[in-house]
Amino acid sequence: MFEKFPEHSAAPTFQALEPDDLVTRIADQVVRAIGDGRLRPGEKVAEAKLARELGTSRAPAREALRLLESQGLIVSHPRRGFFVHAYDSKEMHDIYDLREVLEIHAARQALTRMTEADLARLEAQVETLHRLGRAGAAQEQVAEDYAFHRMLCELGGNGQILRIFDQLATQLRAGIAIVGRLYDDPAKIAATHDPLIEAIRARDGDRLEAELREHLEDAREHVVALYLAASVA
Amino acid sequence: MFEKFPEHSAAPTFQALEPDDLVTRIADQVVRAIGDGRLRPGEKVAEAKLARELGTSRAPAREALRLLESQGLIVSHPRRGFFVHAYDSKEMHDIYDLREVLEIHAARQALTRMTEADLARLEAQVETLHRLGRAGAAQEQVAEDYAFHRMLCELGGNGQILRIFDQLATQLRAGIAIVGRLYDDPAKIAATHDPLIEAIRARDGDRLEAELREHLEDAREHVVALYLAASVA
DNA sequence: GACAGATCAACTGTCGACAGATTCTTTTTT
DNA sequence: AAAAAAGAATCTGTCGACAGTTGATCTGTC
Repeated sequence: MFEKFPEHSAAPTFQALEPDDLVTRIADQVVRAIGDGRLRPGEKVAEAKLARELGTSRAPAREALRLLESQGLIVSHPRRGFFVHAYDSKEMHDIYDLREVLEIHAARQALTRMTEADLARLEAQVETLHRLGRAGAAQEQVAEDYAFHRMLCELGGNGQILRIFDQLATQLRAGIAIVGRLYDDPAKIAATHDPLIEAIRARDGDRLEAELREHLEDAREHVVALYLAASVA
Repeated sequence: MFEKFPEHSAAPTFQALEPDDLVTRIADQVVRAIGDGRLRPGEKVAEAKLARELGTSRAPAREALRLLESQGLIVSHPRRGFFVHAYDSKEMHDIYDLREVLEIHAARQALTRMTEADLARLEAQVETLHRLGRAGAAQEQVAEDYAFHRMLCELGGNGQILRIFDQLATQLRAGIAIVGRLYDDPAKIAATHDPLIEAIRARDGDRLEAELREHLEDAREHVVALYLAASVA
């Protein structure tokens, strides 16, 4: 196993995987690696090396990278390879602008289609956020926070918007992980979801839009500032 | 970031051939085949067969199909292969809803950033539409129509929105080709762009939004109705 | 000591191959 | 004749290989 790695090669960044449905898991590994800093923005991700370290062939590795490219997290230059997308300030803002437009639209649509059961699910989700906040479980909270917003998009009923949201989420997931400090105060994060639930419960579209906009602007500021700080460091 | 041609420099006479052109060209062939009916919605597109017919190996064929999948035109089922996405009425509406949200947002942004030169380019583009309309060149007009709307998105300045627009465009391109009859009256199509230009010239965001909404609703109705008719037939 | 060119290892784009899965066809059973 | 079973053909997921590039390193020059 190890004789495959010549003396001079760097320590492997990745852990080996077992076959079948490799692409998704490879992509996941890469996202994770970007999230926890093993891969830094702008860094090259050679498919050959990636495959070698994961113990697969290049085909699924390449496919995984293309998948992430389609989601914007990776960029490729023909014959030069794949690189972790190094977002600049403007690009981060673009992502959040887009997210705002999509999520607000979806949320307003959701208001008109939502059942009591849907509302209950949303409320339960926010309750989960509070619970994790009290427990100080920042990482789990990130995942559940994402789940809440995705649920909102899903209730909007537009499959294409959900599709795009998921693409953005991949980019955001990596970005947020990079700036893990964003979730300094998990309890507070949970609390920022309460006004959203109230506006939804009141079925007040304008209020929901305003609250959501504020909520997302907050997130945007934190993520952009911290991401750029982390990039420079 | 990719190198872009400076905004105001003349368009190059020849488009540089990317070294890994195979994938793009294969994808293009597939889009075209869907557009002109050689591949019908729901039909299987076997990568092995595709590669064989195009005289390439499976690797680039598979990559092209994955590319189209990321744009929503193709769907895949693990171990079963790739299929032409058979849009139902709701999905068509979803696409147009999304397009409306994105394009209106981009257009409003564009108003605040646009230079006189940009406006002139838009006007020239509409003039081109009229010219092609008078000439009855429906196919070219489709392309230039798309170019106009893309330009609008580009002027909005949000790279992510442009990225998504391009994804949608692939789906629309196939859909519109399928319902080629949409462009029955090219002269009329060109004329529907005039109110947009006027609103832009007046820098009137609300008016632009209203006109754009109407413009897109029109397009939506035609495309949805004709696409479904073509699907059943 | 900086720099243009030569040298070389590593990588990308593409290909053909193989095992196991899936679909299509034919045969058998009820 | 419809349903079930068996068999043949085709396809997908994955792999390793090769040629031509690219980026890095080394070399010799001004």
